[in-house]
Amino acid sequence: MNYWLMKSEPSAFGIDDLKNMPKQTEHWDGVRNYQARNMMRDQMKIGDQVFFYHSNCDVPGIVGIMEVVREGYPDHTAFDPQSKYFDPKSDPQNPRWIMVDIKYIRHTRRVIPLAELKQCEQLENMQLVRKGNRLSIMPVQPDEWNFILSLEDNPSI
DNA sequence: GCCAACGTTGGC
DNA sequence: GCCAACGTTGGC
Repeated sequence: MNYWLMKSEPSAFGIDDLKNMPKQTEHWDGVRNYQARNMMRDQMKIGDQVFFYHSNCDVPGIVGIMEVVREGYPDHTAFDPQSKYFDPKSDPQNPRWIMVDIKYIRHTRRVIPLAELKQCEQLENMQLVRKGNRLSIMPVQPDEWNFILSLEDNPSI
């Protein structure tokens, strides 16, 4: 099983929005970055565990846990001229963009802020805390995953 | 293939 | 609101 982290701006789609979806499940559409797409297309498997990360907000950080419930398939918003994610170069016969389905598992017992993660030397190699990181989907190493979970009830700062 | 210009992300 | 970092575009 693999571990991941996926970012979303809570003003657009936050963890409470996911929790309130029918079946607490939603497709993760709108990813328009090839690296992130390739991970969804090639590596994300049913049962993989995912941190939900809130970006571009008052306290950026990890807010919950989700699970992959459907593996990569075409992102239909790319074909919809009304969608803000419309991409005229994505052909339904040869889709350029991919999404997965994600299910809400739980909130973390507290928000684990980026500022705290940055201070943990156990996480110094994590892509998330690297300067200039802009990837909206990234892998998390098992030891990083477990360490972050250990912070839930045991703040490091 | 190079690279400048531009647009976006996202922390602060 | 600012701006650094990064990806993409397009002229050459």
